[in-house]
Amino acid sequence: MKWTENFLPTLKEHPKNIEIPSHALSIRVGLIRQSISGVHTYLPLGWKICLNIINIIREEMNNIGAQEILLPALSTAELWAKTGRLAGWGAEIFRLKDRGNRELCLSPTHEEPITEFVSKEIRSYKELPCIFYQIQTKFRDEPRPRGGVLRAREFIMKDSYSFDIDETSFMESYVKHRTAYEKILTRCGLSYKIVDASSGLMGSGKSEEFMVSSPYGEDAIVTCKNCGYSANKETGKIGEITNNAKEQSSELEKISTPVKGTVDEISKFLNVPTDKLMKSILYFYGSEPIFVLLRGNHEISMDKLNKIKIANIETNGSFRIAAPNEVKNLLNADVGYISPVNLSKSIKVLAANSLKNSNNLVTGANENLYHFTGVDIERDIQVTQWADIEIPDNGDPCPKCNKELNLEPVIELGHIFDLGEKYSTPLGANVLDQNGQKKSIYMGSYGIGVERIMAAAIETHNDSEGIIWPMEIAPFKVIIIPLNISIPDIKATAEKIYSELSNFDPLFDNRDVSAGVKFKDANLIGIPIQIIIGENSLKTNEVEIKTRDKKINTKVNKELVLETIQKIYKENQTKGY
RNA sequence: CGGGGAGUAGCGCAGUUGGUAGCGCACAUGGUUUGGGACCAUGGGGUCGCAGGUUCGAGUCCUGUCUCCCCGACCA
Repeated sequence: MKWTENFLPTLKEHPKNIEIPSHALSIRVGLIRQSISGVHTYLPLGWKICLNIINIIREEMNNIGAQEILLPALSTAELWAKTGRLAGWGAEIFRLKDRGNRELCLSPTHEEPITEFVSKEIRSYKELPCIFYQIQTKFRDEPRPRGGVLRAREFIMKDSYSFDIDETSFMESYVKHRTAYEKILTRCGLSYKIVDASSGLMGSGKSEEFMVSSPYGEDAIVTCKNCGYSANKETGKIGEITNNAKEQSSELEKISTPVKGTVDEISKFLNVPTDKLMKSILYFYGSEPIFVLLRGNHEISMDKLNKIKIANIETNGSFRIAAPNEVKNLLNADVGYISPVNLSKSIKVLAANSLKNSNNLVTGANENLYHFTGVDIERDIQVTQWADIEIPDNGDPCPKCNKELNLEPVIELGHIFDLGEKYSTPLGANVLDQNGQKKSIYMGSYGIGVERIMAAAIETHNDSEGIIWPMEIAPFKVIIIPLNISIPDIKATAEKIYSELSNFDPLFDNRDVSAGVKFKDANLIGIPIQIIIGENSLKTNEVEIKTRDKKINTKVNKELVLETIQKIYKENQTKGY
């Protein structure tokens, strides 16, 4: 491709209001332009990269015997109501009405449409197992889109769905996907971690996420350097904390705390570490109030909390945090000054395991601007139930080896789910088994984000000058840079090399601009191999070959360019498997 | 949804007490250049986000509204 015949708008300046490096580079290089918040146009170069990623995904999906289809983006709201996810997605699902006033929505994912399709088409166990996949635009009305394509409202996802007769067979489909995803990310030049995750709204059972480490990630994982334990922060466990009661218990004492009742303020005011504070959060479990107790440095995992069943309370509802006025009405104190200590009312208490045996804690005194010190949880609080409900903090003990855990921000690129019969049962996706018995299909679903792979690749492969593309997803493999196109010898040599290299999809920078512009742009765009043709080296019939990662910088005879490039290309192809 | 910030040329920005809307880059033409974002000359390009209001006069003051960015969001 010749530069002058293509739309490659590079920007010299850092775009306004953009903070995340991959986002800024995507704009400067001319990959994307924002249309509205969380919605983007892909320019030729950006789309070329997406297509490279899509091709890798398609190859690996086809390799595991998955069949590509295309489901509609539009579906009826009624379909989503059948599985309860219309309410589950809430405001995040885009909804609209057709001219007949029928309620429609834009699919945020496709478990419902695919299950409905399969329920109509598949009848016998003999047609199983099967895997369908599609590469399609998803719509999610995110509350806060962020970082360009990192968290968008309209984005491209490869989603696949497996259909098996039972769990044993499902596990084979699951492992196939897991392996395919490893190959995909490796070929895209990414180093990733696979962590246990929360299936949230999607699944019913186990799920795993494919994460790439990045300070700009939306998500976070806990990892143990010692034994390799890793999990999403929402599901990550904490080992037993054994030194909670290392001090002598002091007397319970009510003290004045004339500051805001937040953990940070109280910790600063009393000069006690946050892990000696006890957060008391009032929730409603169904209609019954429950105190939830955490160490001050911990945050609650709603994911864990919603899996807790409180003994002797019947409810089909879940946990809901009490509104500030509900707290005030019930306890006569504001949020920040409440606790189950010395409470006249009888309210059940759910306490985090990490508080076991703790003493000399600080917590609210159920009176505004007062706290208790010297709280001994075993002595002063009647705990109804102990549970694992918190997000681990940096330095907490690993659940496997008791060494320190690390909390690390990551970009989520893929997520694979064990769905069980969550969708097949309500939507009637059944087959007859060998005995002629009707059986719900055992399903799995598997998603991987195309643009997020692009963003993560930029995020992990860039320097101060621009992007350094991994070979397989690079928009061009080679860029040919004639320094002064008006010198006939340079021009002729460049054109000859351009035609020799046609198999490498080279970009020919045939602009009549100064050398500096070409160097800057080549480094910004990040094409892996640069061929520089200038007067100096041509005197000895040579051209320069550099790689963008700076590992190679050499001169070769102009007749040997093709074989040199072939060699470099081969060595830089991903050696993932 | 709560808090903070911003909308002026394609991009990045300036615009004082209210008084003819500017700079750099980019773009067009001509010329000189050509190994790390060249130079000279000339030129085109704006309902100052939108709608009201105050005023002889509004980019500037007031009101409303839209959009975008950042932080936070059942975490006491």
